[in-house]
Amino acid sequence: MLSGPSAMDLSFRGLFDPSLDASATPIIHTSPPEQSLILCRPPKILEEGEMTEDNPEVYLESNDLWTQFHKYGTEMVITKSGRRLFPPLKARCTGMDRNAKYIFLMDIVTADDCRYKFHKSRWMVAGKADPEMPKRMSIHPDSPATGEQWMSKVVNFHKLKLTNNISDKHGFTILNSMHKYQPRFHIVKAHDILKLPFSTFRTYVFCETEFIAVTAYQNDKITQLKIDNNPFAKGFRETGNRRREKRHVFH
Amino acid sequence: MLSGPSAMDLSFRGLFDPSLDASATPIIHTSPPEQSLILCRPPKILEEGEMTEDNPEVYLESNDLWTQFHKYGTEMVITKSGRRLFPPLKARCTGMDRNAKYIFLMDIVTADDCRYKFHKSRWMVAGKADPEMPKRMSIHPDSPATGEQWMSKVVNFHKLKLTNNISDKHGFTILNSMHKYQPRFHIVKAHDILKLPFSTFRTYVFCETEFIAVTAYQNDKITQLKIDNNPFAKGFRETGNRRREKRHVFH
DNA sequence: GAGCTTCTCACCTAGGTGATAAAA
DNA sequence: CTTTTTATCACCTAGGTGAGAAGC
Repeated sequence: MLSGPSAMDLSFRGLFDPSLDASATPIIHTSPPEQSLILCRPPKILEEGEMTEDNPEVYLESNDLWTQFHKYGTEMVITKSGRRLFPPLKARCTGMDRNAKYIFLMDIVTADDCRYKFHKSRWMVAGKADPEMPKRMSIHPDSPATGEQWMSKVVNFHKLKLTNNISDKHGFTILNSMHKYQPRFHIVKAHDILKLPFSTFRTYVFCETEFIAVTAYQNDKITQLKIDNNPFAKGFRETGNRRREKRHVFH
Repeated sequence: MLSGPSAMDLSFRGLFDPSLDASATPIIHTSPPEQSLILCRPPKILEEGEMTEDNPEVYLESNDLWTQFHKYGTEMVITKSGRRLFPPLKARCTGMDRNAKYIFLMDIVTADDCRYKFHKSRWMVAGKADPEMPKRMSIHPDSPATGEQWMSKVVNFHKLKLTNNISDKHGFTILNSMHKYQPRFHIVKAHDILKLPFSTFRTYVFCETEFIAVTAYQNDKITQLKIDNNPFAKGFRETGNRRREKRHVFH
């Protein structure tokens, strides 16, 4: 039967941590997954009846856009107040047991142990990586849900935000500027979030989502791709109505 | 132990109904609560150490504003696309067992069996009530959570929307225009949403939140209170910058 | 007419963009 | 000096308001 809650349960779940903003993605702190299945390939079109049960596969949504960024070296801005990723991290699933329950998670881990600098229009290694903050695991808020439910929609982690503020209390993912990172998806077959630490993770990695964290964009090609594709940056497009009148000079 | 999901479980929970908009408040359909505790009184200030365990009390947040509206006869606009309530339905809790888990719910039920009309600046009975759609029960999305977690914050149902569209697929609450309704809060001590239909409800009713559903405001006093207090209506305040230039005439 | 509903509008709130200047 | 970070801005997206015209 379900046992009563304990301090351990709650700190693990992180779902109701009162120090966190209610609108933030629920978070947990986990040990590394016990078992990993690494995938990095283009989506496969499924034939009718090809669906196999309990062999979950994950496809990166809009991977063509991710690939355009990856070609130049994707950069993600991190700010004190938190910044979303662009392109957004979205996944589609197949191969789940339609009736079983799964928990969908993601995290962002260091891609290597280097510090980088952008020099002469190129990213170059600039020494050993700085110490990292403990990484957070983000549970998709719809978790747990059945395979049927996960497979019927695009799984979107748009609420996840990046920050360089090591004292962040919003539950954002804390990264080091000028360091390279790799987002990952995880699927756990589990009825209950409390059972997560004792469950087997399947991990899905898409190389084209690798990025370098920056406090200001370094590569103009990346800036232009962001402006051209992010709806919130429409004001900076050539076709936009942006008035380029003289700017107010700060004190 | 936790049993596998069934069609019955899922239709009851409604949490992952794919026909519903993902951003809408999760809904369930329930039978009437087995047991009700009716409360309607001003908030009480708790002394240190006065907290008793597992005797949950609920207080209406900003009940002074609700009372201002109630004095004139609160009206809530209902539209096809869905309209929020104003003032917002917010609650504070005390007296919960800090370590036990609770589910927080609300619904809106008919206040009487009358149809109303606004005639000569007064609400008057205008016959028997029309047939009602089955009422939805809204689970607060943080459910289930511990007493500690519920008591540490204001519980807000701002995502709930009202509609007169009987074919609504967003999970909004469907009401009849010109009929009187009463919102209610419910607290259930339960670890698991699946156990809800077999659990005992405590129900909390605040008379000052009673309202008549309308498609357009009838009482100018209510309109003015909405304009003066709802931030989204700031454009209609006298102090606002609203240009009252000539209006476009629709074809 | 009179009563009620629907649609579009200007005007807001709320918050996600890169540019830019200034600070570190 | 160079490099990186921070704060503020105009400009967007997204969506919640009542007003008012039009529809029923």
